Amino acid sequence: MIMDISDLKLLSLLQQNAKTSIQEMAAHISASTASVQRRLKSLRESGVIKKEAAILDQKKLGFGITAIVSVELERDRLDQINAFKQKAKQDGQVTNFYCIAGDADFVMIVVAKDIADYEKFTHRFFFADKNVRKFRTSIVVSTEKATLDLPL
Amino acid sequence: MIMDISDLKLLSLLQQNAKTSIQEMAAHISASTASVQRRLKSLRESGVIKKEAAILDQKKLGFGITAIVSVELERDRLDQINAFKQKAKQDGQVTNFYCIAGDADFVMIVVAKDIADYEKFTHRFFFADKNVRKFRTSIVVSTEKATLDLPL
DNA sequence: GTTGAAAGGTTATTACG
DNA sequence: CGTAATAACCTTTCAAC
Repeated sequence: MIMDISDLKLLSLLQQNAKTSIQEMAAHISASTASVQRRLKSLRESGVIKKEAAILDQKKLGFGITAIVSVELERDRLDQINAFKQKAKQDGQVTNFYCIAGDADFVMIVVAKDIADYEKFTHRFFFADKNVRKFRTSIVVSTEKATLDLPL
Repeated sequence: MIMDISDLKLLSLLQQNAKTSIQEMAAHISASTASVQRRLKSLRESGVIKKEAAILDQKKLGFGITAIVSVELERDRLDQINAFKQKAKQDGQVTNFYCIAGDADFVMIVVAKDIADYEKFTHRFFFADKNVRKFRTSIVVSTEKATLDLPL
């Protein structure tokens, strides 16, 4: 996939607002709407744009707690690692999941309604799982999310 | 803000695809397009929908490295903490930033083109900052991002 | 005040030069 | 690649509840 500055500009615009109109984008890169359309098509098909999604406010949805949890598994066996990954991926309270180089280590971002609800999560997700050797929780106080800077 | 099951369904749809048409949403909740429109309006105005954005593929944009970095500051002075937060928020390579309860501790998700580029980032961001007492880097091997499960 | 059906306007898409 | 025609969509109005 070959990309030029115009493509990057489109990505930057869409990253800030997925509802930016094609006309507006066309104006930004001084091109026709058809050109923008074709660019978007290939950006989507090539997977550079993974998805266009609504970002929701967790607090306003009743998830007052965010936690960063680092997890260590009992053994570094691939099937166990994959099983754990799968479990995390499917869980509605796990919003992000990172697999760390080196050991059987993971970092996950978990949301919960309150502390009691987080407790319940740990029982369900960690204590009930024989593969989990240990886990360490850090409660998040505030979050800032930046957007990816593109080399325009 | 009062929300019912239909609102949650709309959020769930938009979380998966921000380009879902109003007609399609109306079909899902068995309502008119005008009703969906009114619901979306208040969901946006109340901030439950924070933004609608394109999610980009970092690897395909040339950012091959993702790192989780935990950072400890020299002192817990509020102005220093805020200055650091601000710096992180504005930095194009810092995609996520979490402020941890307790001490002057942070966790950030950082992207870089390659290891050398990450080195440069650490020099710029950590070594050049007298407030940073220490930082610890974990390189991310794989990432899974789940969506928030809504109680439908 | 809230709702849904339908009209009217805007935007996205496709076909063609 | 851009223009223009087509199609899809969004928005507003308005009447009924």
